[in-house]
Amino acid sequence: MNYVNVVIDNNTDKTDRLFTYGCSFSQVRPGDRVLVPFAQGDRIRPAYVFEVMDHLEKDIPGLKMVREIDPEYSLPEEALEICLWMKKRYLCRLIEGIHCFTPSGTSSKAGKARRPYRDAEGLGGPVESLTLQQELALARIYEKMDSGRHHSFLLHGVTSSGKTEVYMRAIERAMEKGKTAIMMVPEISLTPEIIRRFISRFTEEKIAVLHSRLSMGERYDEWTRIRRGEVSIVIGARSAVFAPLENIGVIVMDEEHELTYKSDKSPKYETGEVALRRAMLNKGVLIVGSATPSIVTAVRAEEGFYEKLTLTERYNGNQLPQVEIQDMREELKNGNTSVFSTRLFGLMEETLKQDKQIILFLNRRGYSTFLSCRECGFVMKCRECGISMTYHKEEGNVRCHYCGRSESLPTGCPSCGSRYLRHFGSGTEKVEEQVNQYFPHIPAARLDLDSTRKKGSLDKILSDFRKGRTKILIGTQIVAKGLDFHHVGLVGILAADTTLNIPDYRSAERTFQLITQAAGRTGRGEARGRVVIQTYEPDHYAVTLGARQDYDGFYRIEKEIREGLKYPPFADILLLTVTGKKEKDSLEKAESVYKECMAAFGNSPEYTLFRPAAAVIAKQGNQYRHQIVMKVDRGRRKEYAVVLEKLKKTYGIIIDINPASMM
DNA sequence: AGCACGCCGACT
DNA sequence: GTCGGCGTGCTC
Repeated sequence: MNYVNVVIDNNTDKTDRLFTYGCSFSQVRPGDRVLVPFAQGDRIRPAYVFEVMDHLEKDIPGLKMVREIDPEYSLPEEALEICLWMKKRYLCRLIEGIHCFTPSGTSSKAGKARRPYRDAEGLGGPVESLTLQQELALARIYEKMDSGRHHSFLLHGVTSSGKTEVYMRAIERAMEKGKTAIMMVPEISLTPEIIRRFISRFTEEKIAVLHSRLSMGERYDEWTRIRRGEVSIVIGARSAVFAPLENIGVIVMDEEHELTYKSDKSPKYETGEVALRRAMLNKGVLIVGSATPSIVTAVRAEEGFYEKLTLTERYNGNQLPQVEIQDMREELKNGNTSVFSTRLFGLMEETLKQDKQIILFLNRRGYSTFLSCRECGFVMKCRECGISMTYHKEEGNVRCHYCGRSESLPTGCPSCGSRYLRHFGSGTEKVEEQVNQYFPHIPAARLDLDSTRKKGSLDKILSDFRKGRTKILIGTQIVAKGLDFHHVGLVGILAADTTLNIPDYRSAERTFQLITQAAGRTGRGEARGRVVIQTYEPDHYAVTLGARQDYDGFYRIEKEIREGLKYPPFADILLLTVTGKKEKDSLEKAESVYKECMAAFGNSPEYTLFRPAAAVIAKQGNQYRHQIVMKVDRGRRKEYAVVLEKLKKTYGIIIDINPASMM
């Protein structure tokens, strides 16, 4: 008889350990999903085998037997290694790691395989010829792939330098060797484009898609195809890093710098770290690519953890755009209160006359960003979260962009009854309105979370713009990301300050990235593009260096700041959140956690602790929230993990290591 | 997560 | 008396 150590599929701290069962099935192996009787009622529960043993060190009283092996859901053994590592690294439960690897749905309706991209047509003509720089980069990648040892690359390529072609060739090489590949993009909205390109290169049968917006059935079907070894390439957003592939030859993470690669719910993993781990265990190659690598990745490359490959030439010798900065303080002084500076407006007219297209970028959706009473100063805030609410003119309501709650627009001030509610700040809806007002005969479209909510509307907006049916595209960051248009003559960044003024150590990095990425949307055709950056801080280094597309210059300044102020990658930021039904409970709990942290770390110079404070989202649902922030010099993860794990068990704190957002 | 055990209030 | 509220504790 065999014995197995399993993790029960119970998402609690109490059962987050291995339980031993007897097993009479000789074919059992680590990674198998089994059914076991558990606890008093001997209820049958699913569990995952972590270890198989042929004898026990010592007798276990009350040992029970595995009832069944469930081969449908078994995982590659490598997944277990990743789960064990994730538990240590992200302080999550083993079962949370397992859940990353398994489809949450149950089996689909028999016989009806649903393909989420079944209607996708191929995109892209014959195989493109390579630039010299692409050849050189690929030579390095091939060499490492052929060596059969793990290696990591950072592919730093300016926008339009042909990074995707490099990814596809590397994946082709993996397939020639009978290996598999994972191709990740930061956002679901970018998957259709990449899927089309991959389908025309590799055929549909070899590709599976994995991301969180698939329906349960679709997800299950794709997962099964992958698990059965029917596909060689998995394309998707961050969850694709957990694709149950075996023998992975290459993992690609495109637009590596995007914050969406950090998971926002437990386990709060960093996709790049998981990808690295999987690449190592598979002896495969990891390629992370970006036109604007994150400071964290760039430092790691400098330290030798990534081999850096650089693409500086744009495809077809396209020139980088001509960028100018517009000081919006001057516009205000001259009485211009519209969202367009005089210069941008002039260039828009000119661009339209030349029959070129325009992209207007504004990182805020809705009409106005907050409503305030002129009489008493009252600001409309979400009852649940305390975040100011955005007015959506199209829907005629105000909405909380954090929890999604909406209310109808009040006719007067909810506090003093005055009828003078003033709108502050502009969102994409207002820009669209002004575009329609100033250019009434020009077809324009808006691309943001609100306009793409309906299934298929994103594709329609994009294809209308690509085919020239719309001339002006107004959008949030969604338009800045990796989309490939060829007739865009002008990009307007309407308010570079929106990202600059977010209270976050990455705000300069984000601003630089957005400017560079948005600017990269123009001049992809034959003529040189133009970019206008509107800002109230025209001298900020993120703006000036972004305008010059000077990544190295920005990197040098930003790295020094991070080093001096101790921010990632030179330190970890730990965000500890406690919750309570009453505000007092939450605060008291936070004080206790703070005291324990002080006792454990207060005397070490490597640790900086901040006093507990109400979270930015002070209330979520019926739970009050308090936070403690801690900064820890790099290299102390093992040390603080021990203490935090204990605190997690006693106080149920939520731990986020290097959070994507401090809210 | 479930499920049993256990110790208090208000019902036939 | 006993039915049922959900706090506490345990699960190979």
